[in-house]
Amino acid sequence: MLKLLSSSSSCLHARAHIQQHPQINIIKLCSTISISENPSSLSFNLPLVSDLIAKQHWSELKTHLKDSTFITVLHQLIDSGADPELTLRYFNWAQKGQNVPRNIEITCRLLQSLSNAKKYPKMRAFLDEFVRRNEKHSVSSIFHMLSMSSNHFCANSIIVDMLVLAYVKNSKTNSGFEAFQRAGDYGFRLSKLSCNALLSALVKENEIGYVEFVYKEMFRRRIEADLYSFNIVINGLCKVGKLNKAKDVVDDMKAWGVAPNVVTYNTIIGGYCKLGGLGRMHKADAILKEMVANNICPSVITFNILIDGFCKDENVAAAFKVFEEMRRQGLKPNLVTYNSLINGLCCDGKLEEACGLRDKMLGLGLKPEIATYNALINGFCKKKMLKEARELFDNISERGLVTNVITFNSLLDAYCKNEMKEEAYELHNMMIERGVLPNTSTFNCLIHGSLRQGNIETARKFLQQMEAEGLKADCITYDILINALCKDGEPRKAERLLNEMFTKGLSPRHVTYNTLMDGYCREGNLKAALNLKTRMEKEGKRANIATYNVLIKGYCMQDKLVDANVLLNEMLEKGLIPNRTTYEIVKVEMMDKGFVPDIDGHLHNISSS
DNA sequence: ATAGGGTTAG
Repeated sequence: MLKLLSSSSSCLHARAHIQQHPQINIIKLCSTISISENPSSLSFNLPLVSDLIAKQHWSELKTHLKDSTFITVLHQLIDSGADPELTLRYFNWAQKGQNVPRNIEITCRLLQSLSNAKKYPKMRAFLDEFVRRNEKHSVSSIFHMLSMSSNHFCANSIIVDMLVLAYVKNSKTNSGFEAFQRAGDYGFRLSKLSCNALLSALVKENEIGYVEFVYKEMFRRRIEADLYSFNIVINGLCKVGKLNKAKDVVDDMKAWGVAPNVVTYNTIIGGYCKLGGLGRMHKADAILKEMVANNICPSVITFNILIDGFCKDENVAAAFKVFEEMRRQGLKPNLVTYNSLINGLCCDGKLEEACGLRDKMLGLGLKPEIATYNALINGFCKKKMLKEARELFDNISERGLVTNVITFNSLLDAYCKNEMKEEAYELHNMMIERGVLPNTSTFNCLIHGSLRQGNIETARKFLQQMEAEGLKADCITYDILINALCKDGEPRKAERLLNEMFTKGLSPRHVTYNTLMDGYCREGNLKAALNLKTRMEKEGKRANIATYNVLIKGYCMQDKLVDANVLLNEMLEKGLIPNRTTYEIVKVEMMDKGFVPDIDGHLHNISSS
């Protein structure tokens, strides 16, 4: 009963749309009248045409139809109730070689006859081809046509459902989303299959706002979400750090009687691992416990996520504990496991252990990849063990691996940072010779290297070369330049670069603003520094602890201790907890000069009272 | 449907 009600109301809805577009209606009306009211005026013999199509006698058909248009024949075939597969065959033949006009109306009618005859695989192929041909038919024109030229509501729903899927499969997610949305306007029912595909594509494109919309719409339209739908949505939310919302979806799924599985838990654990901030690994660990308590067995992937998380949290010891636990449970560590651990050890400066682990994986028959070696090379570079790094670099091809841009960048950066200009340039040339294209990071290393040697001209040359090669400056390029200018006592020039970032669609990070404020503070221009703080807040970046540290220090340097205290209070009111740097500034610059802290940590100037 | 590759800045 409910279903009946909802479909009749959508018919009304569809009708309302038609009335808004009378011009389309008239065209449709004319074409129908001219053909079906005057069948005697046809200049061809329909049964003969059908027969010729069935036998694929195309040249005969062409001769026979020479006075009729493609469109007329198609309409006639459909109206006569011919086998839709025959009509489709004729359509494809005509479209392929006969230079016929693209016509959305006839396309829709053909689809409807296929849909009524339940020729689903043919429809899928047809729609796939239709979407791939990339004709400029708007989604709305397709919907208008469909709703006008048939009263078979279910047939249309199936077409629309397949259309969404075809769009998504051919990476036209925007059109897929639009079709999804319009399907709601017209009341066409979509399957969870195409909704899931759409959700998945939106997650891949980081359009999480749309993911949330589709998810909510599915409920509203009573499209039953399944385990996949929930997991995809959870993944999308985790990807952008909306862990609380992701957990709400877990509650949703439970309420709908869908039990979270290992993928659900892995996704949430991964979400916490990627989340910045303290205690994130603790939360990830808590989910692991919850999962076990719910009788969901952790998999190799679960452990890999945790191991990588702990490594990135600079807690290799905890990562190894997880590694042990993993093996205790009889799970076999794989390449990902070892790569994460090796990278963790390298970042921790434990190069012998990292190499040992590499040997161990070789012994287990796991072949290290280029990323494994990149981690090792980078590890040696960070410890200034350039000889060892170079040795690994030179031996990579012997191991059947190919150096990539990251391999080169790691070593190149190390050369730049250790004043080995010649080696750096040689490497830059070598990568070009070997066909490894330098990227923006490569140039960032070279630019930074030149600037740190005070060679502004060379830096400018690299910047120009980079742009000449079609590479765009990124946030890091700007950070490097802004930093250098501030150190040079040129914060005004640096701020011009900040402005430039916006024109290039780059959004400066907190540190960029903080660097600039520091630049102004150093030259005593507190007003400019404060203006920057206002500006960053306007641009949606909240002042952080580092921001306040820079400003408080700036005020202290000018002996404006009362103003510094105002900023300190503001920081505390915002719930920002002073760190070690704050404390050092406050201790030396304020407490030693007459300020005394009260029980809440606020400072009071006793010398003035 | 879930991991992940690693480089540049700070």
